Amino acid sequence: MLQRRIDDHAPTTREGMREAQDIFYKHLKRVGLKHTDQRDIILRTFLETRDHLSTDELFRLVRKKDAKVGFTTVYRTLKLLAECGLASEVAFHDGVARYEHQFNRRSHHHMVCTDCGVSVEFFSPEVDKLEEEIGRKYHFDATRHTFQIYGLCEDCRKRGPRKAV
Amino acid sequence: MLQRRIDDHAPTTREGMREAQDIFYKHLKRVGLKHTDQRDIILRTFLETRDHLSTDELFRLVRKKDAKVGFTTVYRTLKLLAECGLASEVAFHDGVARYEHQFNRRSHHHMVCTDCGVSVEFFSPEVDKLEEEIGRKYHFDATRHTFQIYGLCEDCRKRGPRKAV
DNA sequence: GTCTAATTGAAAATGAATTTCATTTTCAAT
DNA sequence: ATTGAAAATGAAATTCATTTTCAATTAGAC
Repeated sequence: MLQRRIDDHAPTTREGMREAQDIFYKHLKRVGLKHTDQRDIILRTFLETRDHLSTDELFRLVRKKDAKVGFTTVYRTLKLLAECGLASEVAFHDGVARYEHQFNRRSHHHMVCTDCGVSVEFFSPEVDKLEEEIGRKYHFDATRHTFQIYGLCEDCRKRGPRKAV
Repeated sequence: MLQRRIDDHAPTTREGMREAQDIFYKHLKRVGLKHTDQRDIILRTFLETRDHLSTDELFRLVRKKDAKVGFTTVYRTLKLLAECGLASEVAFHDGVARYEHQFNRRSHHHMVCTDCGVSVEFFSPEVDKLEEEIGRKYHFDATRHTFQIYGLCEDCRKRGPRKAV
C-alpha cells in the first residue's frame, strides 16, 4: 500500500544509522539483552524505509537481505524498537498494526484515505499543545495521543469508489 | 471496565428512543432490510447505556433481556447502527472494537488511562476545526477523525503501576 | 574455552472479527 | 389469512493478525 509522505524526513544517513544503532544497543544492554545479527539487520532495514510498515511487510523486506530471519524475531524486535523510542505504532484502523521510525522525526500526524489507503503526514503543534492542556485539566499524566483524519484523497474522489460500500 | 463520563449526555428519553428507532427503521427500509424483534432489542439496549461497549459486552446486556439473541446478530446490528450514524466506533487500542451511541451527542473525544482503562470524554472544537482545515489543505474529502489522549489517571498515578511494563 | 542465560524461529495457540449455512421469520402480494 | 421469495438468525466454523511455546542455537561474561 502506497504511503506518500510530504514531510521533513530525510533518509537516514550513515551517521544517523550509527546513532540509532547506538540508542538500540544501549537499550539492549540496559535491559540485559544481547546483540545479535538478526536484530542488526532488522534495525537497518527498518531505518532504510520511510514507510509505515506492518510486521509482515518489514519481515518481507528483511527476508530479502537474509532469508534465515524469522517472522517472530522481526515481531519481537519491533517491540524492542518501540520500547527505546526508535519506532512507534501508528493505528490506521485497517486491521494491522503499523510502525514508523521515530528517529530524528518531529511530531506529526496522519491523514488516511479510506479507499486506497494512502497516508500523508501533516504537522500540527496545536494538537500537541492540546494533549498537554487537556491532560492538566483532567489530572491525567498524558504521555501520548493519536490523531488521524480519514477521508477520500483527491485521486479516489475523482476516480469514484473502488471499494464496495 | 469503568467508563466514566463527564459530559453533556443525558440518558436517552422515551421520545429520544422513538426518534432513534425511527432513524434506524428508515435506514433499514432504505437498504431493503427487515424489521425484527432482535434488532429492536439490540437498539434499545444500546441506547440505554452510556458506556463504550464492545460487541461482546453489548451481547451480554442484550442476553439479559432475551437469552435467544445471538452474538452474530448483535455484531451485525452494531454495523447497521454505525451505518446510519446512531453508533460510532471508538478505538481505544486495547484490542477490541468499541461502539458508543452517537444519537444527539455533540462532538467529543476521549482520554484513556493506560493502566486501568478508564476513559473520560472532553470537548475540543479546535480538533474538529483542524479536520476541516487539514482536509482542505491536502485536498482530502475529510469525513471523520480519531483523537485520543493516553496517560495515567490520577488514581493510578497515586496507586503506582498495576500492569507490568 | 566454558557456561549460563538469552535468542531464535517453526509451529502452535490465541482471540477478536467475520463468514457460512441450514433453519426460521418477515412482509408484500395475493 | 395464505403464500412465497427474500432476508434474518445464530451456532459453528473460519479467518487472520498477533502472541506464546519450546527445543535447538548462540552471545558474551567470566
